[in-house]
Amino acid sequence: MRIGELAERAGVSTRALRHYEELGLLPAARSANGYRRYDEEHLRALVEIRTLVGLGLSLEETRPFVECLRAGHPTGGSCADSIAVYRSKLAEVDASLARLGAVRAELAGQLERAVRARCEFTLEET
Amino acid sequence: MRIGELAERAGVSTRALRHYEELGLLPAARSANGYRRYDEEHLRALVEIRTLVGLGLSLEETRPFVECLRAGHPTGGSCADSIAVYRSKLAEVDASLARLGAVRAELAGQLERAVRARCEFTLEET
DNA sequence: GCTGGCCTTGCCGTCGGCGGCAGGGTCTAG
DNA sequence: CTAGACCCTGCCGCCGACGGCAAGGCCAGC
Repeated sequence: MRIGELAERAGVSTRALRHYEELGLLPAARSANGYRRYDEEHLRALVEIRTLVGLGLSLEETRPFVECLRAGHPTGGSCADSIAVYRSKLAEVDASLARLGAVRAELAGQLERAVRARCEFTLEET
Repeated sequence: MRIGELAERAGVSTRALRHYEELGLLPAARSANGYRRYDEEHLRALVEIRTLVGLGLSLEETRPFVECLRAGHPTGGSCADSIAVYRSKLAEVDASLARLGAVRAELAGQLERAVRARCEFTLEET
C-alpha cells in the first residue's frame, strides 16, 4: 500500500510516516515511480510505535521494539532491549509519580494557605 | 544591585533574568550607564517565580503571583488570579497523576507479559 | 488532453526556557 | 594605562515530533 493508505489505516499523518522514515524507524520500499510502499508488517510496526508513544515512550525508545518485530519475533516486546526499555520507563514513571505526588501535596498546601490568608484579609477589611 | 549579584543570590543565570525581563515578568530599572538595577523586591519576586516553576508552573503562570507581589500583597498567592492558577494547576496535576497511574499499570502489565513470553520462549528453545 | 488527487523532496516554523556567542561599552584596581 | 571583570544588545541554536507550504512528478478517469 502507499503512504496515504497506511496513514489512514493507522490513524497517523503522512508527515509522521515520512518523519519515521527519516529516523530510520520505519523504512519503506520504493515503487518504480519513487512512491513509498508499505506492507502489513509496516502496519504492525506502526501500531506498536503508536501504542508505545501513547504510553509516553519517545520515538527513539520504540526502536528496540520495532527492530524486535523486524527480527521476526511475534511481539515487539519479546527482546532483551525492549524489556530494558520497559524497565527503565517504568522506573521513570515511578519517579514522576513520586515527584508529582509531592508537588500535588505542596500545591494543595499552598492553595489552602492562600485561600485562608485571603479569607482573613477579607475579614480584616470589613 | 546589578544583574550578576541578583543572579548569584537567587541561584539563577543572568541569561534567565534577561529572559524574564523580555517577558515583562521581572522588569528592571536602569542605571545611568544602562545597567539593570534590582532591589530586594525583585529578589522576592524572583524567589517566588523559581519556587512556582519548581512546582511545575510555566513562567506565564507565575505572572499573577508576581503582579500580586507588586501590588503590595504580602505573598504572591494572596490574589484571586493566583488562586485560580493554583486551582487549575492542581487539577492539571491530578489529571497527570491519574494518567500516569494508568500508564504505570499498563507498562507493568506489558513488562510482565514480555518477560513471561521470553521465559516460555527460552523454555521452548532448550 | 486535462483535471484532480495522489505522491515526491526540501526547508522553515512551532512550543518553552533559556544557552552561548559576537561585538561592543563601563568601571575599577594596580 | 591597561587588564580584567562586569555589563549591554542581538541573534542563532537546542530539544521532540512533527505541521505546513512550495514546487514539482505521476497516474486515473473523462
